[in-house]
This record gives sequence, structure tokens and C-alpha cells, in this order.
Amino acid sequence: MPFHFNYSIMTNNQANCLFCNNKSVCFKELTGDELARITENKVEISYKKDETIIKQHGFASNIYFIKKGLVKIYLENTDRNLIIEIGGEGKVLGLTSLNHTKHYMFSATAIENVVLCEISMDVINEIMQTNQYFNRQVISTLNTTIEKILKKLYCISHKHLNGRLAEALLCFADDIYKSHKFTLGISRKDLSDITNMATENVVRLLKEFNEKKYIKLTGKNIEILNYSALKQLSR
Amino acid sequence: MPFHFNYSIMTNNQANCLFCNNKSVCFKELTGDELARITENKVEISYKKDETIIKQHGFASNIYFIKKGLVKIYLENTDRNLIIEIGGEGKVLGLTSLNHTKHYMFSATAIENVVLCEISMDVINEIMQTNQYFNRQVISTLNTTIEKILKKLYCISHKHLNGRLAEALLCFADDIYKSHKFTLGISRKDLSDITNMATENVVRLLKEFNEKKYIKLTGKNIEILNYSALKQLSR
DNA sequence: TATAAACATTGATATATATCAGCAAATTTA
DNA sequence: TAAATTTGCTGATATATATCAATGTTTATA
Repeated sequence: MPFHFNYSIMTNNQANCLFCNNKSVCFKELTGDELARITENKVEISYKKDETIIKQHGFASNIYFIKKGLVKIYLENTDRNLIIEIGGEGKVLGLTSLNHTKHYMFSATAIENVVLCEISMDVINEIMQTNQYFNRQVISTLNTTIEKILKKLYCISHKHLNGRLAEALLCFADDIYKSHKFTLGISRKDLSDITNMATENVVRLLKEFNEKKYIKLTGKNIEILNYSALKQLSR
Repeated sequence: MPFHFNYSIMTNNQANCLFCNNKSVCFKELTGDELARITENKVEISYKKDETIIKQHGFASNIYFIKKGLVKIYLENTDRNLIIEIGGEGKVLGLTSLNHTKHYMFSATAIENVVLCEISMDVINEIMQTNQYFNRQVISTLNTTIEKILKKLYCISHKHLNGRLAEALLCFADDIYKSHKFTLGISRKDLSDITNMATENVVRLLKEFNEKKYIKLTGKNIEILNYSALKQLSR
């Protein structure tokens, strides 16, 4: 069979950002020119579950706008990871390196199939020089991040195991899957990295919540049965 | 004795910001006009030890630029506080509310006599509309904050008591007092709110460090004797 | 100055949580 | 399909850390 070069795998998805209906709030009020500059310097990429998107300490060359799917954002360590946040549609990764460090502060991995736009940091820096609206959106986004991390810090430092796990489950139901019934895309180990406890304790506590009918647990399928009991525990 | 009205207590310190040699990096490249606007909308104030500067959940009406002295920045709670950072000269408080929330995210209290400039949030918002340099400095400052909080989160979630206390002592020596010999301006209770441990454990560990000759401890006077041992512990 | 209040210290004890070891179940690889 | 690897589960045990109670010490108050 003669060799036919497959052009499609060499061609980046270069849909014009101007016509994208799925823009991050940061990009909502960019001018046509600015969006054109972004179009020239972005690629849309798909990641499969478990693929690494950002590596902590690596050069912060791009930012990533999640269009579809979930990612775990975490601090890496030789012995143990700490998951800071599960990010979904609309989450922008990499802004925390802007005007601060050449490296990423954390790692990010797809926990299900993900579609995102990778945008060159250079063009972001360029737009920051000219568009105040963009800067203010970045500030707003960073402050949202700070609030989330402070909440996490508070949770881990002030709450016991059951409160931390209850809070994580409510976060899945309310913010991530937006339903009282969901299928966890992550392992018990990941849950332990979110709640900062031993995996065995995640297992034991999930079992306990199940026995007390706070949740209905079937492997990775979880249904919240007693929302207010979990809410109470998380205090 | 006839009553003489003391005008001085009614007159704010309105030194012109243009001639201030002590400007935050955020304010370094403002135009003369912008500095004039700030001059009109700022007051220099002194706080005594233990006075509250910012109250968590209060309206974020001003930002505070610390010119002199140390403050503790902390999350409040009915049972227990968590000190996020000890801030000194050059620290700006309140930026984390910009474009995000009308309220302060944390409380701040003077731990020694403090001189600061209180600047109206309105004029800060005004300058953010016109000066990109200012915006970028704010972004830089926020990202520094994020990195610090992440370090704290990591410390509290991954390290044991001795590591957490060692890290706190090194922070005092390296970043806050910038000397291996210093007099702590805070109580053992505050140290426990920094390291997230029981006050009794702070006392016991300080004693242990003293016995092992890692530090020389005399009440609130601390001298670092074995820097590398503490550094090792903090890992 | 006397008294009260807050802070610091110490040892004993209780509790929360991690670790270990062994096994079952599920998933991947050969 | 079988073997190997990972993931989930369970109970027993060890450990880190908090709590409690009592006492000394400093600082604030009457």
C-alpha cells in the first residue's frame, strides 16, 4: 500500500476564537483584533483520562482553558499529593504564574476525557499590556482562587476526617457534578489526596456514611441521601 | 484652665504620596495625577499592638499599605484562629477583595506598633481603570499571596508538629526579623495558631528544641543556634 | 500594693488518625 | 483465558496529637 501522508494529524484545530460560544469570562470583552491574536496562538487539544496537562515546576509557557471534562489540580510530592481543586468547564489553568514566576505552581491531570484550549502565555502577556478589562478579570479569577484555597486550608486545619469527607462529597454534588447522584471519576486514593487522610479512612468513612444512610454507595456510584446530615458534619 | 481645641487630632496626615520614598511596588510607576488622587484619598494611621486593622467579613472599603511594624493576618473562627501570614513593611492588605467580593476575606491585627497608609478602595478601582502597570503589579502581588498560601497548605497538611514549628521559626529568622536572634512579638497561643497545633505542644517543642540546642530560648527571646537542624526538621 | 486575670508550663491521659498486614475484587496485561 | 497488577476493603495495632488538670509566672487592674 502506498504511503499517504495524513495531513489531518498535522493540522491544529484553529477555529476562530471570535466565534467561540464557550469563552472564559476573561475573554468575553476582548476586541476582534485581540481574539484574532489568540486564534493565531492557540490550539484546541483533547486529553484522555489520566493524561498530564500541567506539570508542577515546569515552564509556564501556556495557559489552559477547560472547555469540557474534569481535571485534578494538585501539589506534587515524593510521598504524597494534595489535590487543591477539581476543575471543570470554564476553569483556566496557569494564571497563577502571570507576572510572578516562569514555572507552574502545581500539576494538573485529566480525570476524564478533557477538551481544552491551550493559549500561548506570550499572547496573554501581550493582551495584558493593552486590555484593562482582561486584567481585571484575571484579578477577579485569582481572588476566586485565593478564596478557594483559604477554604481548603481552613477545612484541612480545623475539621476532622468525617467533616472533611462530608465537605468533599457535598462539593462533588453541588459544584462538580451538580447532582445528588453521580459517578466518581476518581479513585479512593484521589479522595484521600483531596481530604488529606489515609485511603483506608476514606473507605471506612464512606462505609460508615452508607450504613448511616447519609449516602447510597455502590462502588464509584454515590447518591446523597441525607444532605443536611452531611452539611452538619462538614461544620 | 480654658478649653483649647486641639486641631492636630482633627487633621489627618496628608503627606503627598508623590514624595513618599516608601511606596509599595504597586505604586512605583503611577503618574503624578494618579498619586495626587491617592494623596486626596489616603490617611496615614498608627496602630498600637493588639489593635484590629481589618475585620474578616467586614466591608472592604480600603486597602492598607504597611509602612512600619508587623501585623498578623488570620482566619477567624468561633473556637480557633488560623494565622495565614505575619506581614511587615511593604505588605498590602485588602487586594484580595478587588473585583471579587465586597468583604474582607480575613482579619488583621497589629502585633507591634504599626504605621500604615489607608487608601480608599474607590481610588484603587479608579486607577485600575487607567493604569495597566498597576494592574499587573496587583496580579503579581496576588500570585505571591497564592504561592504563600499554597506553601502553608502544604506545610499544615504534610508536616508533623516539629516540622511545622521549625518552619515557623525559620520564617521568623529569615523573612520577618531577618536575624538569627529575635524577640517574638507574639504569644505561644499565636504560635499555635500559626502552626495549627495545641499551645501545650508549642511549649513542649520549644523546650525540646532548646534542650537539643537547636535554639536558645529565654521567654520570648529566641536565637537560632542550629539552623540546618531546623531546616532538616522542616522537610 | 494586693488581687485578679491572662499566659506559660508540666505531666497524665484520651482520642484521632496513620500504618501495617492480609485478603478480595476489579482491572490490565500477556 | 490466565496471570499479574492495581485498587478496594477489613481488622489490629502503633503513633501523633489534643485534651485535661494542676501549678507557676507574668501582666493588668482595683
